[in-house]
Amino acid sequence: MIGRSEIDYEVFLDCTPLHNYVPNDPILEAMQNQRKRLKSFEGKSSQVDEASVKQRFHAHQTPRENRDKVPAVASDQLLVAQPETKAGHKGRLHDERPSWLPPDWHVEKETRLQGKKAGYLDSFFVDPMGNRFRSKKKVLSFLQTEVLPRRTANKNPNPAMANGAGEGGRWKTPAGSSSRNLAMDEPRFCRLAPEGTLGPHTLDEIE
Amino acid sequence: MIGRSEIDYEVFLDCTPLHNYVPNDPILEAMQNQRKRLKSFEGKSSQVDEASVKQRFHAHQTPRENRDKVPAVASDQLLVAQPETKAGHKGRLHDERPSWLPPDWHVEKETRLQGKKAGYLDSFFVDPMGNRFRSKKKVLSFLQTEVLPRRTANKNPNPAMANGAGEGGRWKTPAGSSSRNLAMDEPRFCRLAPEGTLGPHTLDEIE
DNA sequence: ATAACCGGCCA
DNA sequence: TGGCTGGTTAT
Repeated sequence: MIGRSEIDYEVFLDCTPLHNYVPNDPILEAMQNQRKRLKSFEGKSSQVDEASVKQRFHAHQTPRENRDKVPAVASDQLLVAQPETKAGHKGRLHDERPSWLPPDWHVEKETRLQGKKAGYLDSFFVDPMGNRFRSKKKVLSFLQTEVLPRRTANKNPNPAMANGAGEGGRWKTPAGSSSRNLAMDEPRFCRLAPEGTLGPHTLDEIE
Repeated sequence: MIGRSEIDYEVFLDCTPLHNYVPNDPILEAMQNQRKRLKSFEGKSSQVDEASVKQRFHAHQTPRENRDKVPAVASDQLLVAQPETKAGHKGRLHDERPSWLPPDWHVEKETRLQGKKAGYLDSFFVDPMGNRFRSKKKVLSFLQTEVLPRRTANKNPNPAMANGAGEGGRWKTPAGSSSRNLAMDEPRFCRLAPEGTLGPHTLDEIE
């Protein structure tokens, strides 16, 4: 098997000038950085701990949620103390239903299909009346004031879309909202499938 | 020598149309950007704190080594209190071109003028095609996968493929698949692969 | 204590 | 949709 582990990082480090970076190998880069750092300490050995570099690198690449869990399968190769990462971002809305959301609201998630942020998840919050809010801020504002921002005003007088079963709907073209020239023939967003049907990929894989 | 301090920023701001960008002066640019932003607020005066902008800019431009030492020679022209940075910070990369950046890319830096992080420098990395990346991570990811969220190029005939769910994680793009539309006249970044060992490898290969 | 990253919000 | 912002984590 041709695995990354077969790379002789020490040799690479000695043969590769720092400016001659090999961008495809982040581990190598990390080791070079560590070496740079170590150079400032005199008397200390410049030994680069490849294992720890590797481990840290992989820890970084692992989604935070997984990092907090059981060490990955390959950990026996690493054999370093687990770095004890702290809890994840507080502000994340992706994984769970926000606690501040009233019980009769629901969350819609859309994946951006185009642009620099393609693959990005946008969350929307929909109240029982079918009003759609783009952000927590708007929701809270609305809950306090009971005043609909003009933009958010109920575009969807049809109550059928608003109920919970509405989740079955797959494609939703933004309700003729935009004044700009939208291509009408293809949807802008792809609504994520309901949770069970999401398939092999977790949400975290989408950035 | 024509020092930067000789520029009358206020005059420039008043005389220079916004579209008439003067690339040699980052301060001016920053102020123009801020002015643009401020235009959205009616009634608010467009006050731009030139002194603080200058100071923050110069603080950033000064190499760290010098910052920690005695105020530089030209500091009498600036007449601002020295920012008093502490010693021993390692990670400053702003002043140099990152070694991991392919040669035909370039770096753009923007100074934040608003908010808590005002004065902060954001770095963006721009590839030869003009695509802008927010972070090194994204750049490396792109270099590995050669998958770019594109808006201009092919209105994807198959939108389903562009969906994040169908594609999988960014770091998981299969090895040398080199799937589609690599055939630009412009060579993508070529890895300086020593002994051409591996194609791009997935992270899981380490086990 | 800075820098990088990136989710979220808004224009 | 993209840019800006700021919380959070990494260094």
